[in-house]
Amino acid sequence: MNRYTPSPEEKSYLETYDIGLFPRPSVAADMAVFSILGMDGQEENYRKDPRKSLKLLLIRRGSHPYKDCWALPGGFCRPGESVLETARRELLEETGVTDAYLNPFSIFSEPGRDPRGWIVSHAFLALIDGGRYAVRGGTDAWEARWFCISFEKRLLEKEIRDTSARIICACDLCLTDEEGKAPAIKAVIREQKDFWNHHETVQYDIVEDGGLAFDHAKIILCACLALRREAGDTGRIVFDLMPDRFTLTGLQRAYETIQGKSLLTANFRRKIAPFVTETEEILEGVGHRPARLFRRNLETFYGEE
Amino acid sequence: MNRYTPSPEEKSYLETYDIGLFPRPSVAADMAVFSILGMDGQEENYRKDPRKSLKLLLIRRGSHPYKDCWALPGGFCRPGESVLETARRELLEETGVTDAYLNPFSIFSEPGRDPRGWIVSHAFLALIDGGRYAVRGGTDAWEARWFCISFEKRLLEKEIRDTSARIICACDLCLTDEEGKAPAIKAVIREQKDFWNHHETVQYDIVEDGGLAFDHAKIILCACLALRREAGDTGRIVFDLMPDRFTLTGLQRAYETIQGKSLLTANFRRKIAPFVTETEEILEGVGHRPARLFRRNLETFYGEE
DNA sequence: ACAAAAGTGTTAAACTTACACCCATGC
DNA sequence: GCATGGGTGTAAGTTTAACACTTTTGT
Repeated sequence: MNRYTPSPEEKSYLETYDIGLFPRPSVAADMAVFSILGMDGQEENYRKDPRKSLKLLLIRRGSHPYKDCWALPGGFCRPGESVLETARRELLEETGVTDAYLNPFSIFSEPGRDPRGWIVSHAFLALIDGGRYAVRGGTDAWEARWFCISFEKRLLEKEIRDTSARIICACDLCLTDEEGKAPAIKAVIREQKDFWNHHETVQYDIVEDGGLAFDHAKIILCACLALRREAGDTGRIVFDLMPDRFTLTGLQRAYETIQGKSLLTANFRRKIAPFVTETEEILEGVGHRPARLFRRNLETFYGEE
Repeated sequence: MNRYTPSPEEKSYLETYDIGLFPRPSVAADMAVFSILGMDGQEENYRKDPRKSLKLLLIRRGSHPYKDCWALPGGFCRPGESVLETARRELLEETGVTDAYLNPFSIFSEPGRDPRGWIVSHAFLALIDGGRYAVRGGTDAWEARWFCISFEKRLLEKEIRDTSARIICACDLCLTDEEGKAPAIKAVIREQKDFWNHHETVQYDIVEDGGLAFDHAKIILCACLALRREAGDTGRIVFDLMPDRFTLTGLQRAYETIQGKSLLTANFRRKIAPFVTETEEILEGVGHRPARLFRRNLETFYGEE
């Protein structure tokens, strides 16, 4: 809503104002689309549930620059749309996804990040129920594929004094295509935290891009960190990766995958209990006791406010 | 770091690529600069500590558009700088502040938000120790002033069903100049949360802009919400509002101000204890028992990683 | 003396952690 | 029967919330 009514003086100012006189960047939205999907190539065992993994959607660029490199889906903002609308449109165009958790988590705007020129990218975290969307395979123009994603931090340097601190880590990012149709992508990003003058700064630099286009290795790592940070201990966004009906074990595996550690079942269930509601449905046909399906309990999600 | 070496084919593509063929927005950074400062106009009492308040820095626009309206400090990105660098530069130019917590919290890019044309704004949360910086008074070009800031949410509508929910609130934003040189600014923003199709969307709309320029009423409210969210229960960013040496009561007041509720002293101290270190200094000259000064304990801030 | 704030101790309730245990199913 | 995951109980340890209380200063 815009309630602005300019004065006559201001009107004439605006009439002669030429925004084109000032240099402007191109503006883009890039999406880190995550889902939790089953992994291929597992031995068949009627008892065991198939293992699932956190997956990231990448597309192989069909055009310059970085032709044939894997990259995050994304595209340029058009006049008349907000950046969020750009993200939604691109997500729909490139993946067919209409509903997703979609949240901007960072801006990437260092000069030189795109060889075409000055381009500011808005990075979005997109969480979808992977089961609902079939990825479009390799058309001529481009190819989309889910990659298993994992990362690990290695401490390189840690120096804490009374009033200043510096911590440097190397973050190893690993993306693998389970179907084996694309070689594994291994990237290394350097994370440097400095505390100085009462404030902290954090900086990420690509050490090895692993063949990923642009500065996307860095964006992907930051997306993983943002996902883990936002998911927290019982953060609600993990639900956005699940279908509307899910088993508690499935939800627990999602938390474990994102946090990179395992949880005790009994404790997890107690903690999550207020946020879920039992349904009548039961998941049968597995080689063990069938699991009850649950759904979100919106009452507790929105209870306080 | 950019390790990119284009192929000959790609090189020729880049040579003929004209980024100017596509429409581009202007890109700006706007800063919500917060600090905690004493309020004016309090009765003199040698015993009582002067009350402090959360304050926001606004500047009165000296030029079109929205001439003479109060607005957030900010400015346009220049070629060769990142958006963060823009924010740092503008903060220095407009307030003289060299060190601050500075973090982008949202993007504002709805078409029509600026009468000059297509302008995408990156909103930054800036936290400074207000005591260290004297605000430049009213020069001819523009005038900067600290406003006491507070807001309140009023529930307007709440409808929770099994698989969908809608919550609408009115947020009353109040900015007052304690010195009385500017009239109080009262703005109203409507917050609408919708849950539908397993995902949530949130939207903010200005109902009354209170005379604030552009969509800054909305940006200011979102900044307050971001500050409260990031400060959390014992979030570290509250320290960024404090000087390097501070009293525990001062720190407690900061938490109380941001969270909008009072805390029990004994409990607060126990919770915050690991994050602070006692110094030898003592704050004397007050009409009651003098307080010990503390500083951040960086060991616990950076202990885990 | 005393008002104001600095700072500590005590208790009950709530939550977390770890582990042990039983249940239901398909083959 | 039995492997596998579904699901529950319980006791120890830790954290939180509430409140009462003592200490130290300047006038």
